[in-house]
Amino acid sequence: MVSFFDTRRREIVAFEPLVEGRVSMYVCGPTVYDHPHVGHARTALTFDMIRRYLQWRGYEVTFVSNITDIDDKIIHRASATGATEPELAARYEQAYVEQMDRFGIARPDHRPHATEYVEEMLDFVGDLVDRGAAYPIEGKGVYFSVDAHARYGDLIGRTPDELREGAGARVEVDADKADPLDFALWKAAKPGEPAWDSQWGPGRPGWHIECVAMATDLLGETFDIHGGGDDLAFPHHQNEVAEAEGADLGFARHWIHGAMLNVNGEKMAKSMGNFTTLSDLLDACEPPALRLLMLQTHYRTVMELSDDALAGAAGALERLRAWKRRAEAAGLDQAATPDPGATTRFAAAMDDDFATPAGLAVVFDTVREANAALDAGDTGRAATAHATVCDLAAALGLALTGDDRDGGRESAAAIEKLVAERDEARKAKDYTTADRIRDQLAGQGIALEDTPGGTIWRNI
RNA sequence: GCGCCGGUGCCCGAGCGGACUAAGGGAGUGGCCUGCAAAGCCAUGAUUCACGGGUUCAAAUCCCGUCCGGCGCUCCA
Repeated sequence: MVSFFDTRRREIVAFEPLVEGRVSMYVCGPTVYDHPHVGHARTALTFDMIRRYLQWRGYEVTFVSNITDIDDKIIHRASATGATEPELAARYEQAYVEQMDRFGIARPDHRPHATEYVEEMLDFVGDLVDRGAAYPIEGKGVYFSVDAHARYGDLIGRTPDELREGAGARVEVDADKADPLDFALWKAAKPGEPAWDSQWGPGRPGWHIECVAMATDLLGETFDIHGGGDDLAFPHHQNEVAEAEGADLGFARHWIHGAMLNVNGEKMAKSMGNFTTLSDLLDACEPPALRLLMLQTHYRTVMELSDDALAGAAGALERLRAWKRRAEAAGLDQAATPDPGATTRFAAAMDDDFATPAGLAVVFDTVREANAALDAGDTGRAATAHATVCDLAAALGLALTGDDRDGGRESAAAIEKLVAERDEARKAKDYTTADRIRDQLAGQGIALEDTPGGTIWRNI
């Protein structure tokens, strides 16, 4: 049975979906005010991995991930660059979608935009006001009253009093609020800002209400899993809980948070000069290598991104691909079925809080067994191992087909011709010619591997 | 300042009281295979898990303290 760490319960829980065989998930997407960075990729990967695993496990998954396309940051950025807010948001949303596609993140079943849900949000705010869980402040907007939510803070294991002590430690508290913990549901617009009409005057929705409106609209008042980056647990997710429960919605049954990522030992931030856009990183490495690197770290552990780590993952990916090439050259039985023992070990690892490092270990153990089997001429065992590797790699979303970079080198036909010439030379024991051809290809970034099934070439 | 989470071999990174003789990957070294390579296989690699105490028959795993890093209390994936 699938089990995972539920942030709110603060323990590993056995997962039973609301509806047998089906899972509903909502994952907070980005606020589109800048290019997506590597951190976005890690969080997206975490939930992509969970989604794919649940599917592999036989669940039908409905996956929703939003785009926050109206927010203070977008407003500030737009005014700084001269673009309108919708233009800016559209531009960066496109960048986000492109890079996630490139990274191999499956698209969500629904990708709602906050600006499409303003009506629903206003209804929601009105409902909270009617229930006495929220109050307007003239000229500022509408605020949620944390008093109405006794469990406030439970998502990060703190009490309201503890949180009040900390409030104001780093930012000045608005004196108009009834409680320093109260937060905006609706923000009154300042002159020149984008605004929607409401009974409290022109304004825009608060961040937290957006996700509540979109999630419950698409998944229902109660759904299985709400995910997001660890940094969103407080205040964003906590405030979502307060709002939803303030309106008597069941809301998320489970909360999952993905850990952050450091670059070369430091938090990634523009101020530290180590801000790495996903686009730049994906230019510099192969997407599956980055995926493999991330899967080698448990999703709840802060991970390290460094050139060394990336190079290591590239090597690991190459090991997997080398097996795939070898298996194809050997013409192994494509109809073989995966080894139940390995599959069971993989599932046991993944069922335990999505332990991808342990799951990957099963994959690599299987590759070793596959190679050994082929070395020993046991094609039956090799075919079974191969089917296992393919099945598990697919479950993890790892693409093992060779990279198809094509830039500036000879066409495949020309390469094959040279390889054939070299094979002739080798047959004639003319190793000088054979080695000359191999060196020539190496100069073009082509490496050769001689196998019993023939010579294989690949990009290096 | 307050709270939470970490510090494991050359690097990344699992493990979180007893089959740890510390998974897996990368890099290194030796061997086998190969015309030579590449790929692969085998072997090798931390007597030790930041440091100092403590609990226990037993600790990388639990407790206390110190140092270091991250996150949250502010917008953040």
